[in-house]
Amino acid sequence: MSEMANTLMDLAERHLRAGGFAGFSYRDLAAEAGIKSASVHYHFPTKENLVAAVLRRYKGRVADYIDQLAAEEADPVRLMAKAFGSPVHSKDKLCPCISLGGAFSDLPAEIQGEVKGYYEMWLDRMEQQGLSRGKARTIMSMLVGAQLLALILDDVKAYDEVADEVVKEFAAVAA
Amino acid sequence: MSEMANTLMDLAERHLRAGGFAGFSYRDLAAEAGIKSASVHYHFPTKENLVAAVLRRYKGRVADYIDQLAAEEADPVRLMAKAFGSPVHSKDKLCPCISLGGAFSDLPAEIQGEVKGYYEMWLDRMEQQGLSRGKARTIMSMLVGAQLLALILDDVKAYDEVADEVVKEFAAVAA
DNA sequence: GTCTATAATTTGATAGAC
DNA sequence: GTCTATCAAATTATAGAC
Repeated sequence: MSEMANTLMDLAERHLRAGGFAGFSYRDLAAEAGIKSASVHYHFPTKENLVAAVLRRYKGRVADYIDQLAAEEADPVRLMAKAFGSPVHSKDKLCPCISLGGAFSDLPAEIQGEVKGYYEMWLDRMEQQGLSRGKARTIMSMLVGAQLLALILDDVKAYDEVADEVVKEFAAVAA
Repeated sequence: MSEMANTLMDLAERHLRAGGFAGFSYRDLAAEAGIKSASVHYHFPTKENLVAAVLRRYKGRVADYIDQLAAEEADPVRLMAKAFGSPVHSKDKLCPCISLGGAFSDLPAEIQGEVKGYYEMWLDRMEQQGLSRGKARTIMSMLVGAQLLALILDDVKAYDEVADEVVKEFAAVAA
């Protein structure tokens, strides 16, 4: 993976988190990377390719982060509360799978698959950590909704309060 | 409000729920309504006007529905669990304020205000029903997230299970 | 790998006839 | 109120030179 390809993915990810699939153009990326839009097509033939690549990279990163946390945090509920919110605190930015989710039904099939795959990765990992799939889904709902509402209501700490509530209500042993 | 204006708002709302602000064009609406796109501009000068009008109408409808339910359902938690999920069961459709939320940061300011206003209306109403604002926000997070995940994971009953969980965990008296 | 140039399409919006 | 006609801009994408 070339350095420019990585730069373009970084830029695309930032836009995805703010405006979803329709929230940026190849010309936007090109201008920000200091090249021309035709050169972006050299690295990623289509926008669908690019976004799918960004999501695969993102999923891999989060999966690695989960594995890393799992080594020190035995309780999957605390793990979720901690790891799922990490995108929030870069302010104004959603998890790309939440911003894309808003227009899910109109998304290209490959992108839909990547978004769905991200949440399934979470459920699989948490099940593997001993959490029931139903509980994991309930907690994930809470954290997804909290991330979206924190942005809309312009209140980052609202996310943290919900994350605390998650631990209080669902963790095996209270704080 | 003319009949055509209402038809256009119906069509726009359907598109908004599937693809957000960028999920449809004036030509799409025109074709579906059997008129030309220039005529759509007669009813709604700009797309921003149209979407803002759709959201105002939507908020009013939901507010009325809340008031109606409040007459029979004293427990605000049960009320939320019941009313917030109503858009889900028309399958493939999100609450428009969720689908728009995905691209929130890139939305025109007026639309951002309408989306934010919708959630504040909910919080205000629930506070008025005796629920603390913090609890209402936690529950709303859960229901928002559940609605999004039900669509992405293609599992409508997953929403109902989370809604049941909401009642179990937060309602004053268990079912 | 990056460029210029351009194709083909779509978009939101306006002017003016009827 | 709806139409035809059109504009100006933006979009994804490709061909071919360097």
